[in-house]
Amino acid sequence: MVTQEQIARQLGISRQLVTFALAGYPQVAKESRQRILAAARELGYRPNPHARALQRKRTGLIALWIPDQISTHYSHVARELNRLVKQARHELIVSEVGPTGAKQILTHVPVDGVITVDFPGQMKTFSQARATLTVPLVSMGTVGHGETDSVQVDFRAGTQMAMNHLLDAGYRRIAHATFMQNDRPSDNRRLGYQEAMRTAGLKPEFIYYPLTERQRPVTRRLIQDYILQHGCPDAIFCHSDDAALGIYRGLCDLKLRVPEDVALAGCDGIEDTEYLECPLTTLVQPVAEMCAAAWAFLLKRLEQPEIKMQSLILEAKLAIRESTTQKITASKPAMPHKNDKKIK
Amino acid sequence: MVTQEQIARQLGISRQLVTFALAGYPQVAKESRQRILAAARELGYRPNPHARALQRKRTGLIALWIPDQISTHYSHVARELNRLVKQARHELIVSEVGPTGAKQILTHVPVDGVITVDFPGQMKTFSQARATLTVPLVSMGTVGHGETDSVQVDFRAGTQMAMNHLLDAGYRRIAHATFMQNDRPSDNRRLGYQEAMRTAGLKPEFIYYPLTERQRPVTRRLIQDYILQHGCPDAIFCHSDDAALGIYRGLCDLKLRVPEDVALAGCDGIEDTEYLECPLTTLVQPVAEMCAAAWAFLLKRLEQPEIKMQSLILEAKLAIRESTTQKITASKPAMPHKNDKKIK
DNA sequence: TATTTTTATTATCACGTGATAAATATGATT
DNA sequence: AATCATATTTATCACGTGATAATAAAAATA
Repeated sequence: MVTQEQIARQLGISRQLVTFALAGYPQVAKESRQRILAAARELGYRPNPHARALQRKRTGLIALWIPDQISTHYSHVARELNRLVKQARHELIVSEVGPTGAKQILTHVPVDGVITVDFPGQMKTFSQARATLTVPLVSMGTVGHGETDSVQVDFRAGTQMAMNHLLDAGYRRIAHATFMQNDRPSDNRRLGYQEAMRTAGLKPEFIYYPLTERQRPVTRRLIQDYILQHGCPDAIFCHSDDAALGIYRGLCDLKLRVPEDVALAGCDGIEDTEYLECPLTTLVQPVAEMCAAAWAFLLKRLEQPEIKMQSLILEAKLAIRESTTQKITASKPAMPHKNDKKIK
Repeated sequence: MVTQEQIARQLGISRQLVTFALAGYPQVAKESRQRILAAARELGYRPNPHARALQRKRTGLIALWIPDQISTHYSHVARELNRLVKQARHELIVSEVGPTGAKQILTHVPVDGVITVDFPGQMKTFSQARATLTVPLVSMGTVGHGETDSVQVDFRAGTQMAMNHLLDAGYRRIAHATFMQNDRPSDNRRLGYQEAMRTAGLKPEFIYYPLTERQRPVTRRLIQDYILQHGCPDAIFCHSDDAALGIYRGLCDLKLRVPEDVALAGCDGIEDTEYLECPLTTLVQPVAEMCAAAWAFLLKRLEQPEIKMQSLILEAKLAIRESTTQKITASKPAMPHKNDKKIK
């Protein structure tokens, strides 16, 4: 590893002059500058980023905290953010956070800032986590945290939209699959659902499943038990696409068909649910916009730590697919329709 | 940011004693050690990795190079490795590498070592990339690179296994969906396939698709064109599960059913293909073992740079699912079987 | 020529940690 | 008590860079 010191020694000048020349300070004599730059190129000088970081008090590292739930959606977020961060010559370090706080060792390197996605658990957990930080934090996901910069997807309104769609389509016994534990990111979906059902004069019906790392296998088994006990709803609106996928497969196990026997809708907008025989309706999170906004907020805050709170609320988009469009009501016998089996 | 200096000042002792206590040197008095550790925890001390790196000439950062193909499989690998690396108190930085070399800016922070997965493109590209490195590199995936430590999944043998399974099941017109461009990771699958077909006295048939970021939409469209032009094979063995998923959906678009009309098998063993109405047979990569071995190799090499080359070859496992088990031959009319629709 | 101004270069300190050597305190031995 | 051995703590240097202050050299002015 070539250092400035070595360049200086070779040219018989002071190390500091080399520093100035390389940093482009104007007071360096033209001739000296040229000799120094030439020598630097020839020796293959590369600045040592650690020495630089030590001096500049910036590490160039950004932490991303994602829930410890395995989901394509979080992979997508991580990927998108990684891309953005790299473009700005920073590096992303991903950590998983469980509902009770840090599950994995969060990170033992100091980062310049933190971005969280769907911070799990209760508000208290979030505040605690936040309190340990000395660097700015931007929260993003389906839930806002009043105190910090945040990018939020309005899943309350989104859920209303989804529910209206289901109600319009004629479904009446609509169940909501959601976490058993009280978890902030799931709250607004739950509330939106309850509200919609009440307004429609219908009784809310919950399919609870444990907040676990892998939603698919759990919901797959669970939905079978549920249906054996309670019978089959007309439609199921799920907390996530992952849950919907598990339920989809669980229904297959029971020889129930989507949407002929049950309609099914999820949340997030992951690619996986588009590649089923029956593509699933889903409430899409605008991942690219979210990430871009969150990163922009963080960069801004790093430059000007004292500016006032930044926040942005994005709309969720409802992608209507076959899983909720081929049946009118469940109380009436399933009515074959000319569009049956029409693709997309 | 809390430094050792601050801890020392608070306790009225020298900074160096703090260093010793935190580093676990034995000569520190028991009582001092306890007070120091307590103070460190209370103040939330975190070592500054840059200062440390400057001194130790180690950064604690590890780079993971993954192909720029969006796949659950690579997410899985990244996740698994991230977990391992974190446990060893290191941090993982993920970069994408395209077939022609670094696509994203690889990384501008110096890392202690590099792990690659399915390094794309040709051998030359790999050698070039390797030549620019001054730190150890461990390659993992379906292809070995003679010069370096490597963990390899034997997909040549695996493909043989898969092909034997298909041939035993009675399929004859078996096509292989693979990249158009010559790409080392796809080579052994291709070769294994060709070999198997030749030995069986059958004519190889390739469905080529471009080496692209997102395999699913591409293969989905492509398989439709292909079948319209060439008719439908008995079975399709795909380069990846992602390709298989796209093809699965493309077949749905054409109202062709798996496995009644076509059998379908992929590679990798991602979760997504298990949640279809017809779960897909797949050649599973033992991701956890691979990552563990690769990480162990890298750690070893970091400790002892001069040891001889480490390498490990793992077997792929064939997970046989419904997509290749419900039909005997394609030339004979589809024969209903008592196991039809039996799950898993 | 002596003095001031401008230009160019060097010295010093700081960032936070780790390795090593030196110093002090404590206890044991004679 | 004096000497030695051991346990514990502190001092100093190094890592490579950047900011600032201080000097030296050159040019301009009186």
